[in-house]
Amino acid sequence: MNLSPDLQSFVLHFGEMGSRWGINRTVGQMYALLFLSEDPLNADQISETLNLSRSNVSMGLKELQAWQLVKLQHLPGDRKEYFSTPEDTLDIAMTLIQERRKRELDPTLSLLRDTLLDSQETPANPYAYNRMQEMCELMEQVAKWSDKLLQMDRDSLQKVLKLANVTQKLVGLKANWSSKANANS
Amino acid sequence: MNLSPDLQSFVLHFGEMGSRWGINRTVGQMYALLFLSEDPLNADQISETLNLSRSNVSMGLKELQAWQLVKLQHLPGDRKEYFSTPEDTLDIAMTLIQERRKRELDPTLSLLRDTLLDSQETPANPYAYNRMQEMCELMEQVAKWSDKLLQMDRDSLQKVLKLANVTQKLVGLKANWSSKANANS
DNA sequence: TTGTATTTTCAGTAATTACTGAAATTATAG
DNA sequence: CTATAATTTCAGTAATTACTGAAAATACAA
Repeated sequence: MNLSPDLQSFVLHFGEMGSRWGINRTVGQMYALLFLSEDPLNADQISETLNLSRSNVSMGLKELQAWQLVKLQHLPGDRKEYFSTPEDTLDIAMTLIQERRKRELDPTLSLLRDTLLDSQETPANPYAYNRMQEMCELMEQVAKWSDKLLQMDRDSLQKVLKLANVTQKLVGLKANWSSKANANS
Repeated sequence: MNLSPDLQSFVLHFGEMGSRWGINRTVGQMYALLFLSEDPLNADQISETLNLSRSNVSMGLKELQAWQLVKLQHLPGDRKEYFSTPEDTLDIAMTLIQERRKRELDPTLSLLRDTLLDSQETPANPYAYNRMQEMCELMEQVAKWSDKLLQMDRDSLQKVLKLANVTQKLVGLKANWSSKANANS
């Protein structure tokens, strides 16, 4: 299969960005290719189009599956495995949030909780423990936020995104309403 | 300088997480150490505490400065450079959002805009271009969202975070309010 | 079953990234 | 200025990560 220059550069760009996104170059390319492809692709097609070894494609697809970023399907009358990305880009974004939270937030949150629990009484280094406490609280809040996001249905999400500018006004309202309860910090 | 077991494991954990966060192990450790330290530290102290070469610390501090995650200061009567992290964890979180957006979103957004602009008329592969269009729109919305976040003052941010559970209700309200205007898509 | 198509594993190697020590540069006190 | 303290640079090396091809495992049609 052959890619037009525009698609080619999109695929290559995703490859380069891959490392920043926590996947490697070839996995990034593979994802981009699948994202742009109307029809599901099998490993050989990917391997051929991107000039990657078949085994590399196999490993890359495993990783994309671990990220839940691609789905596997079989085409009637063909025993090869075919892969595709969700049609709805919002779904993709939600998966990304979920998976990145799992990889980038949860392990640290878990360590912090354990550390802070095990040291209930006044610790040797109050400053450091207070610091960890603050980080823990912030991460808990972010985690709670992302839980809420992930629970939302598609339409609510669309609205949260589209009405970003409104949020600020709503927060302003809230500020008036709860200004007395927040005189601490 | 010597770290207690808890602080030690926090520092080591940050080191391991570093690679997932787009920094390397030693930079992660350096950041953790600075985060937990009440007083600013100089490069020699970091180097000694973490058993890293002085040159490695120098490079690491440069990277942390590029991320705007540490600030440099001089102590009176000492010509060494001292580094510390912001006291407010919310500030830190905002910086992180800003810097990650710059590194992980903006380059792709820019490529997509250019590609889509250069191909105004109906392209050879309508599906792929439509796909890019969708990704571009989503990324624009996320970018706009993060702009709004970054413009907010500290207190509003606190509220946005703390009232995550309320947001859903507000969206529900919005849904009623604008349900007729959103019959598209 | 058996044979064949397909995928996966994995040891070896290539490529990339991280780290170090020595030398060069910069900053500043005297 | 000069001397010294401090930081940075960078070439060389170490460590890690990515990739390949061959062999093993799996899936499935006949």
